[in-house]
Amino acid sequence: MAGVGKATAARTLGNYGAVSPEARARVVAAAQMLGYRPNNLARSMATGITRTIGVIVADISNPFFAGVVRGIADACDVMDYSMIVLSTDEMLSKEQAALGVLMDKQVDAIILASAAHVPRETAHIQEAMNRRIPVVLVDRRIRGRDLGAVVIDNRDAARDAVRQLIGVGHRRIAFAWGPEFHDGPLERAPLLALAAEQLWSQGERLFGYIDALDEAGIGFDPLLVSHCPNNEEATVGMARAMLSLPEPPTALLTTETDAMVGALRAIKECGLSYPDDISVIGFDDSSWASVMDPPLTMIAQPMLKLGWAAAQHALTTIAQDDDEALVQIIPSRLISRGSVAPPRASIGMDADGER
Amino acid sequence: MAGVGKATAARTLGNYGAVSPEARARVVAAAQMLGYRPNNLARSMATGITRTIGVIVADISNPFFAGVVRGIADACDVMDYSMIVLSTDEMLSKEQAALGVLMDKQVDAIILASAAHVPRETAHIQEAMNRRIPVVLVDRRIRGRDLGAVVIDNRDAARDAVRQLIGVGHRRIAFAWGPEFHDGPLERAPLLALAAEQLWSQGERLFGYIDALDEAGIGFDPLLVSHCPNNEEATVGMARAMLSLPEPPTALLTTETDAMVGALRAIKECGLSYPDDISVIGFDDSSWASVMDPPLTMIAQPMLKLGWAAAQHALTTIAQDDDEALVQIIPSRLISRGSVAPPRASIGMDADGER
DNA sequence: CTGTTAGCGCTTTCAT
DNA sequence: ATGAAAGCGCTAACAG
Repeated sequence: MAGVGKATAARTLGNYGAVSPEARARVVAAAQMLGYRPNNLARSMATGITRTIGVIVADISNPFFAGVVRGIADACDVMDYSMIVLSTDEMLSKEQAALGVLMDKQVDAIILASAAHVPRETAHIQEAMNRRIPVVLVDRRIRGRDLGAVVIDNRDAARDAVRQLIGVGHRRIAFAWGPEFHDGPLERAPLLALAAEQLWSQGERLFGYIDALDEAGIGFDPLLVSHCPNNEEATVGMARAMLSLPEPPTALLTTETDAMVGALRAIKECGLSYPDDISVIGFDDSSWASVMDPPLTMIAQPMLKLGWAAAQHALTTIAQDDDEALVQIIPSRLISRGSVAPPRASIGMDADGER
Repeated sequence: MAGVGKATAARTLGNYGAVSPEARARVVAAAQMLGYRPNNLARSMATGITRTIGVIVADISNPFFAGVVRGIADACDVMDYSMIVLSTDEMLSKEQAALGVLMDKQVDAIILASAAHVPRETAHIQEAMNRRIPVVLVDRRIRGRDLGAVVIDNRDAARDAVRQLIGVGHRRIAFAWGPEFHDGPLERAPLLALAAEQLWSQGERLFGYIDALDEAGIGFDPLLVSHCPNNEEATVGMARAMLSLPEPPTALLTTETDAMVGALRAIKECGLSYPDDISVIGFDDSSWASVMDPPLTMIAQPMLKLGWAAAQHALTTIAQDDDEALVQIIPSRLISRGSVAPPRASIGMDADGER
């Protein structure tokens, strides 16, 4: 219709090669008229580039990952990429399947919050890399596997939070995290061993907790470390159990929002209140935390930044095809609000607050 | 390598046509050895089917949309589809661009939480449909445009909530929603007109509010309807302004989480407390709402179901290529907790609850 | 059941 | 600067 050869049309429409102004004008006009839209599929097939990246997270409906994904999306938007998102529910099998899907869709790179804990669970990642698809981890590294990643310093963050607690006088500090131990409370050594085989972020947080205890010379008490089940009821039960100990904790650090919500409910159900009876700090800030009464001291993770940086990392890796497994650490921030107070020096006040 | 023709290999690998067991076995073995993976791009190019759907929402990091997207992802997972997600930040221009991207990527269908308010803003949607790409709306319809959609009954939900408030004796009920009016408070008629040109869900909620007022014979007061700005400070200011009215509201319905958070903060800053001084109900439940003290009465939207149903709708439309613009209404649920109480004026009770 | 032969819509040499 | 032609990896008719 523009009276030019197929190649010339392709050149102007595809925006490559050299075309004379007149020819270009005619082609553009014709394309306009015809409502032409390039077929990206065909282009990708010819070039081997899809301008699409794959994102695999535990659960896109989790506010943390939703934030990370938004960060990735923002970077994609700027760089003119699209994003396919898949959730694993923390299941390795789903993660493997997801990677397969992404490889089959020929994505240019993959951003992965892996459910893998240890190197032997990473064959699928290796396969993607063998196919020359850049993989960058986000939120979690994999212990013993040297992969590019964008994370926060979880150990540091947890250590800081516990220091804060210790700083105002606490010595019995509880820790509610994700990993589960079937054989009841674990002594220090086996617990550390367990942590080293768990999700990296969770393990790091335990290490940070113990670091702070150690540096303050506070003895480790197995009873003060609990698993926070996914189920709401059970989470409340976990918190109640700790609060009902003969020598209950005076402070609590939670590594997940669910654990915090469960703990708050347990505190209320036990007729206690924070921070008077127990101080609390949790991972992952939310707008709600600031309207709680009193407002919650929280460790805020820069979700958007994590995602943004991971995407940048992935996209530049595509461009320059380098193999450096560099790890980027984004700072997290402890937001002090009202849920931390000195422990009751002396036991001798009564309970209040029922509904 | 399997000693068969290209077509036979393709047939077994592509899983179509008929292949003899022996041939199939040899091909499978060879593929296995070679680590063969189908190139979906090529397949899509040949068939015109990508097994990918596009999803456009206002903001994937918003917990509501994150939930909807998860619902879509679940359906996709089952049906063996992938999902490309794009955010518009409620900007029509971004939505238009997003639709363009998806069309160029040849997605098989599009699920859209549109930022369009009125028919004249829907040309881009029409274009996608002209290209025979099924579009199904989620969360919001577009007034005056008959498109397939999966939504909740916002009007009903708001009406119910306000009825609840009226039921326990409230007559001065405030309403904090999204739309903005530059010329100060609006009388009933202009407000209704405005609502009809706003985001469908927001408009419906206002209509529901007014419905309930009307049926109880409560007069409409322009001062009790406020815009909730995106900015936290400003939202608090909005709530404070209403609380400082000569005749302040005794109850408040918020249509967004932000508005609720802002309102709660304003209530506290004004030295008031809920539900004693003011009852509150908000749209969008969250795990936090149940640990507030007292816990918040909320309208829970079934986010996963919305997404799931929208995806089902889209995928079946692909399959049968029908044009029925059917609208599916998913029930929402008012979860009564402790933030609603009779207004203090009507019964003689005294104040309590400071800290 | 199997092999042959065309494309799908684009990019990319390679001549001209 | 432009056109002709090959080919990306697959599916889809069509013969055999």
